[in-house]
Amino acid sequence: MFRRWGWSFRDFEEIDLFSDRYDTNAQTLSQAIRAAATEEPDADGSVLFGQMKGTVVGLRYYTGVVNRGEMVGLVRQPQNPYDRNAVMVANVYGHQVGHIKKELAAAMAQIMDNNLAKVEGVVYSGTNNAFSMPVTLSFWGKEENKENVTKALARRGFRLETSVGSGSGSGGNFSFFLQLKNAFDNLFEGLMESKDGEKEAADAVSTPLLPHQKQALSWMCARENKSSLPPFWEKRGELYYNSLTCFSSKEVPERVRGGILADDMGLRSILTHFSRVFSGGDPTIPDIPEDPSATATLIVCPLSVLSNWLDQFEQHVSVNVKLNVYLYYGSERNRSEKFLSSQDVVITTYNVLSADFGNKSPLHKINWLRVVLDEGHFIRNPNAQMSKAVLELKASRRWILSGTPIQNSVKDLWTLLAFLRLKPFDVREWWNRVIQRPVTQGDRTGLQNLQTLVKCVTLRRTKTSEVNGRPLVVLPEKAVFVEQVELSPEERAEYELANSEGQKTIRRYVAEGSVLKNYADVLAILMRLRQHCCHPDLPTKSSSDSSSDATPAELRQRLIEKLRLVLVSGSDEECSVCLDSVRFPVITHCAHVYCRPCIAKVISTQEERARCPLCRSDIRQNELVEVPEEEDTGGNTKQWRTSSKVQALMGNLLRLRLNDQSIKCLVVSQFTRFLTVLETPLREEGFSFVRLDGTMTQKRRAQVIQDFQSSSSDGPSIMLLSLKAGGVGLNLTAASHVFLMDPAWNPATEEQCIDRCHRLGQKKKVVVTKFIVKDSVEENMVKIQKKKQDLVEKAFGASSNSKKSSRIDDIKTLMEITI
DNA sequence: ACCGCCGGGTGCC
DNA sequence: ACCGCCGGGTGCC
Repeated sequence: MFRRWGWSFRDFEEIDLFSDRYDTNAQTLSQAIRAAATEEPDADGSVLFGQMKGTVVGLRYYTGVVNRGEMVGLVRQPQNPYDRNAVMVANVYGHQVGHIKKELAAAMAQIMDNNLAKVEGVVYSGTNNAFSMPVTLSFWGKEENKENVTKALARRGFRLETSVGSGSGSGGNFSFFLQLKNAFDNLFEGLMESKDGEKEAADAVSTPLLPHQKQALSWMCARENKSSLPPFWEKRGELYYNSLTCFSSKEVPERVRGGILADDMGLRSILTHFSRVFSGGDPTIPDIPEDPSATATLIVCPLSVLSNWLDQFEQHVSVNVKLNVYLYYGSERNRSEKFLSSQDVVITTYNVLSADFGNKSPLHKINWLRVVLDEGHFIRNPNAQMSKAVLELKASRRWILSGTPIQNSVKDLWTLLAFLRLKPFDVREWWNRVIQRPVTQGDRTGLQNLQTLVKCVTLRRTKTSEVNGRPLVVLPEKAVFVEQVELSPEERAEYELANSEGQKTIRRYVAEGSVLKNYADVLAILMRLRQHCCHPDLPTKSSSDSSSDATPAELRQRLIEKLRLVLVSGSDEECSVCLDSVRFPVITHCAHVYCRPCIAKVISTQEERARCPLCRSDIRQNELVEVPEEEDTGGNTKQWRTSSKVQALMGNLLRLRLNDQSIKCLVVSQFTRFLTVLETPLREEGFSFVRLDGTMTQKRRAQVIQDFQSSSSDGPSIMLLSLKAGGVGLNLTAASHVFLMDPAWNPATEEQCIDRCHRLGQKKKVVVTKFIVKDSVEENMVKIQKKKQDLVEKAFGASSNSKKSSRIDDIKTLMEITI
């Protein structure tokens, strides 16, 4: 196996919330940071220093062979007993080919061990003997290390050729970048293969299949059973040859049994049919060579859709077939391997899986017949424990369900393709060299290769897809209205007070050039303004703005408030060290949030001066601040009062009810406290409602969804939904009206939420109302939303400096500051 | 390896 | 001859 190239999570750049180029769907700062943190520095921040010829020796001692033009890996062997500078040469499959000649190895060892450059090898020409062969070495790294590397080589008598311009990142004009961006966006479009036809469900399935479901079923059967070669493999005489890496092998390359269902229509239902058909051993489908050692189907999903799976199995059960479905969840879960492998289907969550991982996990011992990853984008960060846990599962067939397979960039795909074992790209080095770097640098061929790879393993249908010119499904239309809200004079006065204070502070930061250093403050200011737009009681009492002569106690109190603000405001913060949701949150003096154990580790490994991984301010262990237990939820002892936005919503709801009693509505806000505020007038007006937010247990959540979806006449007609909880997978088709109470930073987040009801199964026309307060930060947010798409495209090739300034410009736009 | 390097054998032309 | 030259043994790191 290859030693992977190491990099540090501290290498990422500062990220903004408003226009980050990393994640067009980012809704929290941390998501953006996570996106950046997982960016491999060598993959797209790197430049080509130059190339040189080297020699691979010792061929006769090893079995690994290479073809002309084949890429080889260079792996340091510091433990080599003969030479601690040894550099091993291996082919794509990891078979050793030989070593780099020792003089050159000495120079390379110095460069590689100090992370000055990453070295890649290609064997362009053959050899005329059995002992050694030439190899072309390319040195890649950060611009600032170029001179060091060149000198280190020169010192030992090696010269880098720089004239050969193989790096194509340079000549990127703007429109070309846009073209690429579009091509990338469309990666998953047009992947319809209608030739597979439709397949009837087996007798085991009680509900009849819709045409698009039949089609998916048949595609899946083909993917599990057709024996075609994986993408870029072809047969050449007796050998199998990979045209991207030029690797060849006598053995048939392992094919991918499975794929990605990048579909937003009834994925789980299809999979339910699928596993029922195959796990139930349906006799009408004889063409599956069963692996006798393989066992059950394992389904891994986020907690939020667990109940959906259980429902699906429930719903599609035909009474005469006994299907064992086991929910591997909760502290009482049965960890017996024997028991688990005797099931037809085992369902678990990513969290349970990663908690078990490395801890005698029974799930990792079983050879599953099939593993299904639901909401596959949950594992898009390859460094996360979850992803590692998932990649270690043993299975003969592998499936990924994801409505959004690509969230922001190419690298999101790696974990997915690695899970599918799409050789050789399940090894990062080959993925980076052959796909990721070329694509990031704007290489058309790289993008085409990526498209081919994805195409081969993906079934993509959207609600607008067509088969043979006919739409797969016909959804009712959707209308979106923006309703302007005017603040009352009192609200306006309070708003303007907060606004002018905020402007003053931010102006100072802008003048000092310290906007990014004080980002948490800026966020806090914006947050307060947004809250003011919703309801005067939403903003928490502020300890006023930051006078610089604050006592340590005051400072601490302010930090606690900031932390609470961040954690309570409906943004699911993630720790940018472990890239997971924060556990045991602490806040640094520079106001960044981490898990306590994570940041403690950072501090202990950085001797002398520890620096904040996000802003590089000095941090100290004893200055980390924890949020104390919530004394009183909300602290709303005051008399309830209304707000203009509340009035606007209530007016709509009452009018609708008058018109048609049966209409159901989603009322969506980013602020859970606003949802709480809304409960009072809803009760007063006699509305029956349920509430769904991130704090609820799975059981409660499932209950609420079921209640809301039920068609009983005395059931709830309104769901109060926190934007965060309204993620993908949720099915709320009982609602036909959506009220978005406050604008999100990212329009895609709003779209996603709307799609909870505008999806397969919706019978009515969907009406969306967005409330925007006139002359407020909300209007400016809408401007930013519109600008955002443009910025993302520009940022595809923009320098980090221009990104920084556009971020500051955004803040100025939001605060209407002109300097 | 049809090389380079090592070290022993050898020694006018 | 404390050299050169020859030819056999040998060989990744």
